[in-house]
Formats: sequence, structure tokens, C-alpha cells
Amino acid sequence: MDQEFSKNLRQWYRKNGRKLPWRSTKEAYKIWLSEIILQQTRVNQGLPYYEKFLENFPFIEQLASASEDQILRLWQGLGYYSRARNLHAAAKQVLRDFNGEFPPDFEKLRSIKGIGDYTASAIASFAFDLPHPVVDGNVYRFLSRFFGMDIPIDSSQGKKAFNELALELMDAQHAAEHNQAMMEIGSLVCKPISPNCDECPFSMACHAYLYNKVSDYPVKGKKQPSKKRYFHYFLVTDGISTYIKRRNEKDIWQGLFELPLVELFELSDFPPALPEMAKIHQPTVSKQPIKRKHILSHQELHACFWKVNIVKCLPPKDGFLRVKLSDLSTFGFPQLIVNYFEQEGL
DNA sequence: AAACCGGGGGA
DNA sequence: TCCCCAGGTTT
Repeated sequence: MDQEFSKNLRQWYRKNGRKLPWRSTKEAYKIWLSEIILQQTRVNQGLPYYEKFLENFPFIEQLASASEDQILRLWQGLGYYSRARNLHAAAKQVLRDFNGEFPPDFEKLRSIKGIGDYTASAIASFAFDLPHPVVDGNVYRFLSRFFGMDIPIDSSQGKKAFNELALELMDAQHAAEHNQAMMEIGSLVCKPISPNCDECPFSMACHAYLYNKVSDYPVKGKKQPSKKRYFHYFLVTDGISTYIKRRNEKDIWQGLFELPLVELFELSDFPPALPEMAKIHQPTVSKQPIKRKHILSHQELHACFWKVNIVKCLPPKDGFLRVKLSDLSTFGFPQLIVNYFEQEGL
């Protein structure tokens, strides 16, 4: 334990830290909710979702008794939808196994769906003041630069090394404030690009700063190239209803809904075979599709949206749902399709 | 250990 | 364009 380091850090934090809603509570439920939402998500992007979820589910009982579809609908647009499915499972798990209260115990927290090392440490420290160090992207970067860590942060050995380092630096008497401060200085000062070393209280002892190698840290492993995929979506409608289907495969957007889809292996400017339900009543296919490129972190999606007008939407089959156009907003869709609906005025 | 899983914003 | 974000689960 390095009390001097932590003392300086926390002093900086008390003066410069942001006031955020989840920092002004000790309720484990609210802290947990914020941590799940903020996984791989910027504060400004997650903030409205945090408010929205708390309005709909002030207590964990209400979240647990909600439908997964309702949760996915509220999560729409935030990405990494397994977080939403795990959120629901975790709420039920806490009710069943822990009587509705998050346990003040790292290993028990760690056993809850969607809670890994970081989130378990965050809840343990923020809600219960237990001395577990949080190591998120901000902390990796700050420690990596300050100590000149040459081990990749995304390797198993790297994670272990940074965890041990963060534990040594922690003042166990001030776990919550120390952890908030570690992340905050990484976020506000020790930024990925052009960090504010001039105003950093630790620059005079920072390895990367002293050797003018700030941009060399943190060291990371290789990144995988993104794959291209080609989607043709069909809005089959009689002006009143259309067809949608839930994605259940082990693939992107699991649990969300989408339009009838034909996926091709290469770019094509004309529609492939129409979906089954569009082949009746002399379908009128739009001459030109609406094209959209949608970038995920690991995939590049090229989508064509074809509008198919038919006389009447017959009852669905093959797992499709027939829904009113005016009810589309009650289902959770990927952002790619939400954007298309908006362009169509739906 | 490596692959997979979204969407947005800043430089 | 590329990088990164209050990471976790699956293979």
C-alpha cells in the first residue's frame, strides 16, 4: 500500500473530479446498473440510458420482472446487447440467490452474470468500500505510462501484472475514492491522444513523460481485421403491416428483431430472390434500394433495403411476426434498421 | 490465448 | 481512416 501516492491522487480527484449521478449513491443496484451500461461505453453515451433505466426500473425487483424484450427495447442503440440480456438474468439471479441485495463480497459478485473482474471490483469498492482495485481502460493507460509497462495490456500476463500493481497502489482505507480517482485521472488527464501532462500532478515521476514516450503506451497486441458482410433487407408491406423476425443465431444482434434478410457473400446491385411472403399478389419492388454502410468494431456491413409493396399481408410463417408499421417502435432493432425506419418515415 | 460482441465520437 | 470507450463471455 502506497499511502502517499493515493493521497495525492485523491486530493487531485476531490478538486477536479466530475460529479456523476452514480457517484452520489451507495446503492449497489444503481452502481451495478451504471457499471454494466458503461462497459466499453463513454459516459456521455451511457448517461441517458442510465436515467432511462432508473425511471423504468427504480428497484431491482422491477427490472427482474420485466420482459427481456422490454429491456432490449430500452437498450436499443447502445450496442453489445449481451449486456442487456445479462442484465436481466443478473437481476433475477440476485433476487433468487441473494434475496434481492448485491452481496458485499468480491467472489459472489463475480459469480453474477455479466460481472467480471472490473465490475466486481467497482461494486465492491464503490458500494461497500472493499479494497479491490478497479482496472479499466483508463487505469491501464495511466499505470502503463507512469510505470513504463512494456507488457501488453490485452494479454493474460498483462492483466495480472496491472491488477497486482493497482492493488499495491491502493489505500485500503479509501477504496471507493481511490478507485474513482484512478479512473478519473486516466479519463480527464492521461487521455489516449494528446494527454494533459502539463496539468498532471504525476508527470514529474511519470516514466513515459520523462522519456518522451507517452504515445508509446499502453502497449497493445494485434487487432483483427474487420470482415465485410452484405445484407439485403426487405420491407414487405401492404401499407399497414410488415414482417419481422428475431435474430437467434450466435451472431451479432442476438435477441433483437430485423426485417426479412438475405445475406450474400459479395456486393450486388440487384435484389436476390424475394423472401417467400413477398412472392404473392404481384409484388412491386422498389427500383432502387436504400443503401447504407454500418460499421461495427469488427465487421463492415453493407446493407440494401428494398421496399416490397404487396396487396395484403397474409398470416406469417417460418418464425416471422406480422406487425403493424405503427407498432415497430415497440420492438428492439439494431441501429442499422432504426436508421432505415427513420429514413422511410416510420 | 484468441475470437467475438455495437455504436459513437474525436483527431 | 483509426482509435478507444467505467469489459465480459465463449471457444
